Parts: sequence; structure tokens; C-alpha cells
Amino acid sequence: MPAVPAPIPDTRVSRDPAARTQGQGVGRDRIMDEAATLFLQHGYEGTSLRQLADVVGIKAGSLYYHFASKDELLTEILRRGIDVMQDAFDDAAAAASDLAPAARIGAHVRAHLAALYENGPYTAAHVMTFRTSPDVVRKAVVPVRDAYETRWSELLHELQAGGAIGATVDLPIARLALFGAMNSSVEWFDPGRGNLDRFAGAITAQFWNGVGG
Amino acid sequence: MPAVPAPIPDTRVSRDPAARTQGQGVGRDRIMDEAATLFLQHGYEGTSLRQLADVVGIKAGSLYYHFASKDELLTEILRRGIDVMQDAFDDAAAAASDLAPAARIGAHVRAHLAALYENGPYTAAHVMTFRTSPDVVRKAVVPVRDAYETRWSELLHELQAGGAIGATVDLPIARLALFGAMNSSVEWFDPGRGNLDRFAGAITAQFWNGVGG
DNA sequence: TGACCTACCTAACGTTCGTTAGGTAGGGTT
DNA sequence: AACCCTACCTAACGAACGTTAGGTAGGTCA
Repeated sequence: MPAVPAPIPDTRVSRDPAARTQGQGVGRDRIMDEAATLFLQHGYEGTSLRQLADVVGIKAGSLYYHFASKDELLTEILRRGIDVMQDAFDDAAAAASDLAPAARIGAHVRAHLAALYENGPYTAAHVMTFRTSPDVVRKAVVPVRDAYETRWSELLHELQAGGAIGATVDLPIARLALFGAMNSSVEWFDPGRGNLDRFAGAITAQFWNGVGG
Repeated sequence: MPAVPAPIPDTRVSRDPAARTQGQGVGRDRIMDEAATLFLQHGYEGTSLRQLADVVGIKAGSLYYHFASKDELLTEILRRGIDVMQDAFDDAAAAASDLAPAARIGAHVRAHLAALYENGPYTAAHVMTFRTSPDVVRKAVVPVRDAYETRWSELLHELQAGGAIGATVDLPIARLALFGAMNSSVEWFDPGRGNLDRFAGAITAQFWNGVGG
């Protein structure tokens, strides 16, 4: 061993092999965290396993100790992205189910945005990469995805049946437009600079009352 | 030449070389059309030049007669996507500039959706691939993109100054939420099945009045 | 002490990628 | 007839891709 290996700059984890063996390895979660972040930034096909391995601090082949394939890695990330959304929806439902209609919507909007920005990169990675994912991955994820959308559909339907949402409103379109407004914010909203509560309030007000004076 | 080459199924253009030389070749526009469609479906990195060449009906290397690189092809597609939006905005502005505020917004919403669905795949490809495009491509496109967003910002600001939009509305957020609602429809709206006028009306009503009864 | 497990590593495999050099058939021009 | 231009083609390049086989350091446990 005449030469030291080329140093790979990485400020996030010690690259010292001795330090590695102190813990129990880098771990699945760490890999999924970094992968979701990269997929969110550059897309699934735009991210190579060697890039991912580099930021994690291992070699590309070692990823296969944790995941059977790149597709499986993506599938688990997309699934976790939905789980985070589901949990957020459950929390909001438990906390706001007997509030006034506008406040209920507000709680769920806030919960959805929390899933996007306050519970890891999984939900954000999901909404940005799902559509262009390989067919086999999309097919595996679509059932859980549908389940989440159904929760929202039922909520909106209940509010419309109670008269809180206008009878002429096309609920599927309204829901998808709201999803689009929320999800597309990952392209520009910076949770470090913006206030998430205020942002959630603005989305809710626009959805409920519109912008017209 | 003992065997005929494997037939590539393509119902859209004659693969007979004799037919090719009758016209003046497949043409840049044809390539850009197919490329935008593929980029929209599978993403930029998820589309190979050999796939593109196959659906166009030429060989991968021949693409370089028309474009200097894959990045340049994407750049021109993204630029055209904005041009289409700009033209749609101009048309709407000319036709609706002295209508009532809600009707003006409605005209511009309809125009934006027309750019997405009635003027080729360029605008749709733009809004779906811009964010994960290579840095050099994004840098080249961002000025024209900003110009389009400025048009909308000025329109909304004018309406708020006139009192038609509530004084408490955060215009940048409102605009981005509206963009998100419109652009994300590319993931689900089928212009062959849905009615674009009705869809535009629903988006406009939701933006202007909200869904609250 | 020795067997075993975990979590990596090295080194390579075959494929596909964007890209390029050089060739050529057919039409237009002179 | 000679020439040139357009719009392709063939064939290949080196690089990067996902993936796999086999090896190994360090810790656990009998």
C-alpha cells in the first residue's frame, strides 16, 4: 500500500475506517435519507449509485448489502414517503376532526406540508419522482398512494355533504389542484427561510376563500 | 446481406428509405416533438437518444446532424415551451385586458392550460423537466422563464392594486400555488377525455372564490 | 480460541450511454 | 456531366451504468 487513497471530501461522516467499525455500520436509514435527497434533487435516473455511495461514504457495491436493486431502493423510499403522509393525516384527523370545516382543512394542509418539509425527504422525493419512476416501481406503490388520496377524498366529500364546500365544486379537480399547489412548493419553498405555519395558512385561505376581494 | 434488419414497429412515419428522400428529411421539429413527448413521459435522463431516434425513425448518430448535443436539444425544447406560454399570455392579454378581474384571470388561466395541452408537448415537457435539468441547461433557460413569471406577477399586482385581489393576499405565494395547481394537472388531466374549458373554469373559480360555501 | 455474523471492500462483468469520424444516396445546380 | 448540399448511415469510441462474486476486518458468542 504505497499511497493513501484519494481523499473524498465529505463533511458529514467520518471516513476513517476505524471510526466506521465503532458503530454498527452506516445503516439502511442513512442510505435511504441520502438517496431520497439525491432523487429529489436530480431525479431517479439522474442519480447514480456511485454518487449515492459517495455521499453515504461507502462503495457502490456495498449498497447491495442493504438493497437488492436500485428499483427496490426507490420503491421503499416512495413507500416511506406515503407512510409519512398517512401519519401526518392521522395526526391532523385526531386533532381537528371536530373543528370548523375551514380549520379542519387548515390542519390537514399543515399536516401535508409538514410531511413534505418536517419529516425527512421521503414525501418530497415521492411527489417529485413518482411520475417518472419505472413502471414496476409505480405499480408497486400505487395502492398505498391511492389509499392516501382516498382519505382526502372522503374528507372533502364529508365537508361538501355538510354544505361547507359549495355544491357545484368538482371535488376531484379541487383536490388535485390543492395537491398541485402544495406539492409543487418543493420547487421553491425553503423551510429554512420561510415560515411553514404562515405558508400553510396562505394555502388554506386560498383554497377556502380564494384571492378575490 | 443475408438477413433483413429487424423491423422496428412505427405507425407514424414510413420507414421506407425511398419515401424518406422524397421529402426534405425528418426535420428538426419532428425530432423536437418526439423528444418533448419522451422527456415528458420518462424524464430527460430517463430517455436515451437511441429511444428517441427509434420513434423518429432514424439512427442515434443522425440526431447530431440537427443538434449539437442532448443538452442543446433539451434547451431548445424548454425555450420553446416558454415561447408557447408567452404567446398564450399575449393572446389572452390582448383579448381580455379590459374585462372584469375574475374574467381576466380566467382568460389567462385558460391560456396557460392551452399552452400545456393545445400547442404541442413543449410547455408540458418544460414544467415537468425543468427542475431536474442539468445545471447548464437550467442556467440557459432561467431568463426567459423569469420573463414569463414577471408577466403574471404584474397582472396580479395590478389587480391587487385595484382592490380586486384582497390586500392581505401574499401574491408570490398565490401565483406559485396557482402555477402548481395548473402545471401539476399534466400528471392526471387527459385533454382527450376532459373538457379544457370546464377545467379552466374550475381552476379559475377555485383560485378566485375558493371552495368554501 | 475458534466459529460465525455484520458490514463493508476490491475488482470486475456485460450493457448502455452520449458522442464522433467517415461514408453515401439522392436531388438540385451549373 | 460534374459538382455540391442535405440528410442520413455504419461503426465505433471511451465513459459510466447497474450489478455480482469473492474476500476481509472487527465484533459477538460458545
